[in-house]
Amino acid sequence: MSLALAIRELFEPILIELSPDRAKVGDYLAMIKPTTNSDHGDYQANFAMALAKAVGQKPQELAKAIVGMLPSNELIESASVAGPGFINLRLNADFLASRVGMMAKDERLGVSAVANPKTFVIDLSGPNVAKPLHVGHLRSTIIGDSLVRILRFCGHTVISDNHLGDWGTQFGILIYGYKHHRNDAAYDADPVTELARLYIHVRNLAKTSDDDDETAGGDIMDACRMETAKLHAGDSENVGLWKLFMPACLEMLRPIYERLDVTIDHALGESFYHEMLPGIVEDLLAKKIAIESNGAVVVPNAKGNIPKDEAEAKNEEPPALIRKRDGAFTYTTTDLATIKYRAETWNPDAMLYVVDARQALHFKTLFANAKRWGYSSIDFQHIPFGSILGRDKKPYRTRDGGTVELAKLLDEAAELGLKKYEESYADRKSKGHDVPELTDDVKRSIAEAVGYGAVKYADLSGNRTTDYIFDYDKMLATEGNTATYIQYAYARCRAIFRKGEIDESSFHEKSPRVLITTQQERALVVQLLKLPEAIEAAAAEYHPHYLTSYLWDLAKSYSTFFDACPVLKAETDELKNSRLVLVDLVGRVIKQVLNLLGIRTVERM
RNA sequence: GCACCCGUAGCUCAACUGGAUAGAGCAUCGGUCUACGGAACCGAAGGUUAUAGGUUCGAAUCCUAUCGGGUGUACCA
Repeated sequence: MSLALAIRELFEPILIELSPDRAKVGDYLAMIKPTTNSDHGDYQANFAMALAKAVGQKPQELAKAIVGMLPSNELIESASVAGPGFINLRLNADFLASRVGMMAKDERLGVSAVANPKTFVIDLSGPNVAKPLHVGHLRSTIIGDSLVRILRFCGHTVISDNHLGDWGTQFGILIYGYKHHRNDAAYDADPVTELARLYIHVRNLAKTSDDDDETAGGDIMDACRMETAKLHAGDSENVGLWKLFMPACLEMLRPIYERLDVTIDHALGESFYHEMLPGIVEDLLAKKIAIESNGAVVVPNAKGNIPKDEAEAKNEEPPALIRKRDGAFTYTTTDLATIKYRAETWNPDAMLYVVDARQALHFKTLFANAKRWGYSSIDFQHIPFGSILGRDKKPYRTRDGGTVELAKLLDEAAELGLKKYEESYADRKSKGHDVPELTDDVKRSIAEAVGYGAVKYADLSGNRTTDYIFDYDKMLATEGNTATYIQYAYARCRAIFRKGEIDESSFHEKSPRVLITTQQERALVVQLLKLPEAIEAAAAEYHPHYLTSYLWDLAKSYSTFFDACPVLKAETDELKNSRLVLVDLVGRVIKQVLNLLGIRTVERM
């Protein structure tokens, strides 16, 4: 049980007694939260102002009366009224100590699983498989993976699905390239590299350096689209090539996911739904949800309108096109088929789409149409994030016109991680510390944990739904609010146990009593106890950055504690053991929460 | 044109969904000083939350208008 919940239980009977409207008690209780300013205590209750209005009293007097009504309890050391009627609560140190002791004994670190588990389907990553992954694919993959981990930890059933772009124009490009420009020797030697080369080569020939623009004109692009159309029509040569390319395309993706520690349950791409599309359109027509218009089949917009001409289309919310005039299907059709398949296969309570914010309108209409189609009980959520921009705030490009390849970014991150390690090693060695020589394997795993962690943390720590600036320095930062700082705090926890030659497992099951003797210990304990609230909030609002922010606060509290409170050289054995409990617990919390973010910890760095 | 998102310290971002003196990191300046790991700690400076009104006990947050930026607007996905 979280601290906030424990405090709310104290106030609930009082509010039920005082509030003229029983229904509002929940709202009032929700107004009990951690203080923003620690001078005001640990938690604050802000409901007195609102309640005073409802009962026609002066807020300050009411707040004082409520404080007077608090039953004697072991939680609250002092409750005082401040300002217009804030009730400031300072928690009892013995209570905090005993709570943190319970937390140390709990495998789940005091975080209880949800009472009513739900089933989620999470749509994430979704790259076009025919081309190398670039940094633009990072956010969906990383944020999505983190949400999968968080919701699972909370006890939900989560099915993750990688809706691969494996049936679009990009294959037309590959087929065109293969037919006209392939190097057989190169293909036989290494199909993955040759396909990547062909993709870029055709792109360059067509002079459409814009990686995400499949609509560009030009003869070559027209020819590519023709190949795509033949593929969709079942042309045996092109289908054969598609089947030939697919394994190589998937092979391009695999190492990236592996490096990122991302595992996705399913990879049901667009091609998987291809054969269902005619039936989807027929069904929507039969149910009179869709109608024919201008030779195409569309679902009218929310107002029931279909624009008559282009001028009107510019002013109206668009209808959803599900079959083009030429008979081809659109991504809306595929998305509807996907919803149907997922609903019938997994019967989920909610479907989350971790997709670029630019697709907000598409999802708005898609979800509305899915509900009209009969999936009204599913909680559809678009989890948007901004696109990547350069420092000039324009769509991100490198000098040669392409976007940065993800593999290169990860290489660089790991390289930097290694460099930082070598520096630290040399520095400590020169100062005469006893530093063990690590094997190259261990060094590499440290470098990767630090490097990839930095990249992931940079993406997870913001709440930006609008665009964000891609910046190598920021992505690879190792100071301040970064994964490195938190990993370092973890390594320092572990170092204490190593140095003291103490088996930390003895501090799990039967942990010694925690003593709170300094303000640094107290602050650290309060921060540790906020873990359940942080995880619950992150899960409820699909915001991994609540966890980075929690970890940052925790690591800061720990660093301050570390500096001020000797552990192995504590004044008494009792105090030493108490601090060891805290050090061990901080380490476990960091490890667990970083894991929910998909970031590794290392014993040394 | 219409719709959506956004505008917070020099820069990058928070602010627990309406709470107190708007917080962090980077950069800048100053201090700790040889260690249970300095990839650290402590501190200073930096703000009319784009602007103008409104709503109320209380607004970065809600409403209106204006200015500025971004994105999307049926036959690419």
